[in-house]
Amino acid sequence: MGTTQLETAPEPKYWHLKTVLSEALDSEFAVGEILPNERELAARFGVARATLRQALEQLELEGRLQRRRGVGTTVAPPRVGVAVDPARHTWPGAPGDDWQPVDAVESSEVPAAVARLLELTPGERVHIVHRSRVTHGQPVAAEQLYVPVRTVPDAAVTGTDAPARARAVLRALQQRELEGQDRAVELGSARADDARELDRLPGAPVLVVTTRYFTDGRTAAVALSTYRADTCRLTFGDNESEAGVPVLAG
Amino acid sequence: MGTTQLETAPEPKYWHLKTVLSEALDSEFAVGEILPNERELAARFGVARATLRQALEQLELEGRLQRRRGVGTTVAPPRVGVAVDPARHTWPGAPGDDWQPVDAVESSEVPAAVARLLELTPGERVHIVHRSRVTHGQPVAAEQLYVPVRTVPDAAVTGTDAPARARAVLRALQQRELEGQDRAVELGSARADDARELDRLPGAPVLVVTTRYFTDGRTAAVALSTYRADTCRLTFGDNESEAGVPVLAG
DNA sequence: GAGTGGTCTAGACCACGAG
DNA sequence: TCGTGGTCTAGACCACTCG
Repeated sequence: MGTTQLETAPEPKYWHLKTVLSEALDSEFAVGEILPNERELAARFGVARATLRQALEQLELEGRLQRRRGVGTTVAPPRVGVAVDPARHTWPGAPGDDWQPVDAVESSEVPAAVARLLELTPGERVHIVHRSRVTHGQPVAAEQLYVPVRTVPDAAVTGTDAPARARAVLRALQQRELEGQDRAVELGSARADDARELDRLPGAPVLVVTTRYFTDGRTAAVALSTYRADTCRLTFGDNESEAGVPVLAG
Repeated sequence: MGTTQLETAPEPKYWHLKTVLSEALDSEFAVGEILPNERELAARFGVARATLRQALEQLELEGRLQRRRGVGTTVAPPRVGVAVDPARHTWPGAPGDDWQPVDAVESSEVPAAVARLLELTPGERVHIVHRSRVTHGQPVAAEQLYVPVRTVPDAAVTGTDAPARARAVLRALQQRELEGQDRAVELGSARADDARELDRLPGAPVLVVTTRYFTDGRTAAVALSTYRADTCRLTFGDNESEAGVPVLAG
């Protein structure tokens, strides 16, 4: 028996919903405006709340919406262009970069991937400098910078409070010659602590930028920078002046 | 009846599940190995299938798993490093780039964001060159390259079959002087056609790279390259030799 | 045809933010 | 306290792949 194909599209409901909502966002809503709540939207479109949420999740992933527990769903502003390549061949913490030193600790517990990049011997100690990046008043990224003690000795780290210690490590770095950098970008999900700092829930999608800094032919430091994927567009440019215009993805 | 609160953390179940699975993947599974199916995994962990799926989705987002309808869930290989900056200051299609020309059409229907970048007048026509990128036998990216007819006149496009037309546009581009490039990376979700080409479902997470090519002080072409976010790590480097070692995100 | 992941439903309760 | 989004359940059916 033919399944009475009432020429329904093989298109999933949530996909169609997403399209409809996306067009509504373009034409009927202003940035910052608050949408009806999920239960009402689901009723209005005649779908289960879970299905509606699947559409909202995609739109949030694309940076069109912003959802906050206890508050509601709002129309997101265009993504912010964030320069990841501000000035080539400078150490982190060089004058004029957009990062704020938060803390620095010494530890030998390092993610396996970082240990590999730094070619650490087991138990070798590193400074972990924690920095955060704020643009337009919003936190956009959190960073862990791993600097082996072999690169910057303990003695150089003399600060009393947390940010001072961080600045001390960065200052010590500046005095070495930087031979080059290396970057990679990949999709990840926010660790609990980064999520808190970025004002997101754990597991939120993030763009992870891995930067390697080279000195004396080997890796002197590695930075793991975690950017909010919903609000950020990472820019790499010859043309440092132009931030670029937002591009809608999806 | 109290659900026998066995001192459970305020941590969501799917989050805990993800951690447990992640560790199991590290220790008990080999790349390519197939996991038990979702219904069995859910039963084994004593959760609903939807909850289990939430954990699997995150692991897939992080590139740890690969799921295919009708087949199963397998352990994914480490992400492939894909050079996005292979040689600076070259036009697309320069000798040695990893893209394969697929087709070229002429059209005046262009995404609004692209029209803005190219400063197109309404109705202005462009060549849309479609290319695809394959690494290790797997499709990793699809690209639409938008070249205004003002940059490359129709007369230059003389091919008979589709790839030849694409190559003709690229060849015409090479003959202009390239003043600079500009790149941005953001998270998006795959359009239906790109998804098909990348062997993913529509809406799959992708990294969208927007490249602007400058000539005569203005934008001569714009490329929108869509990379599979689950399998790719985009690399930008001074050091073109080293592809970089995989970094686990999450 | 059997088995897989993908979609969808109709509920329930929880965690958080704001008044 | 109330309303929001976040989590979770226990089902059902569909679309796809493969033997």
